[in-house]
Amino acid sequence: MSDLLERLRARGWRMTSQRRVVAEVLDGDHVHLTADEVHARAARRLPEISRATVYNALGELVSLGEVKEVSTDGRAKRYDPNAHHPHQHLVCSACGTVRDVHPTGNPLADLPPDQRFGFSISEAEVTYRGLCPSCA
Amino acid sequence: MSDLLERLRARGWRMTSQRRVVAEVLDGDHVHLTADEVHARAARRLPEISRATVYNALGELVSLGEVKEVSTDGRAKRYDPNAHHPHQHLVCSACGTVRDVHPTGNPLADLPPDQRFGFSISEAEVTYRGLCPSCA
DNA sequence: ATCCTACGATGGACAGAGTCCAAGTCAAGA
DNA sequence: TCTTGACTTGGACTCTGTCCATCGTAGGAT
Repeated sequence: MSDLLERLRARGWRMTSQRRVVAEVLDGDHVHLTADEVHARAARRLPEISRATVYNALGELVSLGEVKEVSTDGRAKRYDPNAHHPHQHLVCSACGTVRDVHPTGNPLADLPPDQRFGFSISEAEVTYRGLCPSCA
Repeated sequence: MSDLLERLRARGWRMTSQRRVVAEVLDGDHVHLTADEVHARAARRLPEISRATVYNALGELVSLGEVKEVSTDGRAKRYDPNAHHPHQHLVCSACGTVRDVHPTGNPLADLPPDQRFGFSISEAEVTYRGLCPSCA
């Protein structure tokens, strides 16, 4: 699944060294980094990359639908590159670790029309919370 | 359902004028205010109430289980006093409005054991997103 | 009814996450 | 190679929330 760079190039995303490292840092499954973590990892390879650039790149990847923003707690948003494979999240209430999970069932189907209040609903996000083995 | 004050008093919550207005502002169903909104409304009745006090009171109401914290977007947390009636949320992606909804089905039951990764899961939170009638 | 004191309120400083902007730099097409 | 519009930079700024020393007061004791 490491063709994120390919896809971006194919879609005409102007490639700069900064954007490349951000995309490389995010590439892969089960990655749930905060913007600051992305910045830290990118800076290991490109020491002068600025926070603003990381935020810009992340924002664009989200707009392009290549990365999903997940706000699991009230803290920093996390960026999930696994956007093409629908899944939900399991979050440790203590340490904040995030795991991708695949529940059975379709939560969207569980919301009857009379509970939609005229909204045009586009997605259902499920967050499971609990303690991970190390925090329990 | 406006016995929040009663319950708090019964539980020995020290009652001050500040705490009273915060509780009164939050009382009721279908209330999803941010801390700043709570502060603004409280200040209409008690002009000199400080932000810190509002945050303190909200934090305690959450600890007491009388109010639930909801982070629907990456922005400010919202406080939901409807904590005794399990429900999920429907959020407008444009204006941020929140509605309580009651889906059928039980998302907790939808997560098979092999998808729990040793976590002791305590809750499942479902957030439906879409455009509300006014924003569509 | 008054006094005491521990608990609560205050506001200002601080911190974390994220946005904005003017000026400088560079990818990529001509 | 040149040109230019798009990208990057860093610092200032905003928003949300926390912390802390000091002051005030709810509510039990007298």
